Amino acid sequence: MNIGEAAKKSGLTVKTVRYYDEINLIKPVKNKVTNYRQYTQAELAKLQFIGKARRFNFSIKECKELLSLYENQNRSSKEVRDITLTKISEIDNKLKELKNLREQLSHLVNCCKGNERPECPIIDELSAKT
Amino acid sequence: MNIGEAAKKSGLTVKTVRYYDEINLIKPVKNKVTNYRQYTQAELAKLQFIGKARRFNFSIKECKELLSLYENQNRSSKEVRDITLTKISEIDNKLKELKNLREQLSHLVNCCKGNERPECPIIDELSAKT
DNA sequence: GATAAAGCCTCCAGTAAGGGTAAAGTAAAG
DNA sequence: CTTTACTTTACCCTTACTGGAGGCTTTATC
Repeated sequence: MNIGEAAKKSGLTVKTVRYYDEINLIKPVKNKVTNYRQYTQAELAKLQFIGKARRFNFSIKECKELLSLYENQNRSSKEVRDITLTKISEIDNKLKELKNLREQLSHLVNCCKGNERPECPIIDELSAKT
Repeated sequence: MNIGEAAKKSGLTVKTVRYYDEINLIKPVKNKVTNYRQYTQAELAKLQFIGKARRFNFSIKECKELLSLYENQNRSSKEVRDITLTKISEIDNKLKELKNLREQLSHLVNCCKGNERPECPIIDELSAKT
């Protein structure tokens, strides 16, 4: 299939798929006459795989690792598990900080409601030593 | 305080703090003699605030909006409230997304026991059609 | 068969949000 | 007084794309 169809079916943009070719992540053969990229079903599967991994915040480099594991059935899956566990703990940290920020903004809403006064206690609080 | 201390206390790098000056996000005064950046407690507080927001993918542009909440003394309460409430709902969406991501990864890692099996459910799931 | 629109190509530029390193000025400690 | 730590500007490098220009190819319409 052409790049447009491959992009559509993998949920990526044409630009992105072309970029993955450029960086040697997924290189399709090219029609000698038209110079169009021709994607096989296997390549589409990999694009989908990468797409999903990217949405999971795996970097391109990590995607390459995952992809090589995906392609080589003889390798242990422990590496994949380790990468994933690391990602999960990163996510936990992000969750904590996100909740923290939400609280700060909530507080801001509460202290700023109602009147026209420019004073907002949150400034003093943020300025204070935490 | 100097940039090093401000960076340390805000959990940012010196480079990043300098970059925030460069893009007019947080501009400290500079010592006329040494040309060193001098950060106040209030500026440190803003750096910490931005650090938090940046860590879960609020863009610099969004950070500017957040900062303006408590920087602009002439804002009306209602305006502040509306912007803040919007941000909070965005945060809630991000929380949901992150929790969802965590669950997916967690589920996958639980299926993959970390043994030496070549078959890896994480990879199978990643490559599955969505 | 002409034409127009859509899809594809390459090349060049640019984005966010910094990171790396150099060369040089400044400050604090021994 | 020298060494070490910190700071400055300046410049290029990075990741993972995104957009545009200009030019073929394919398909749909008249």
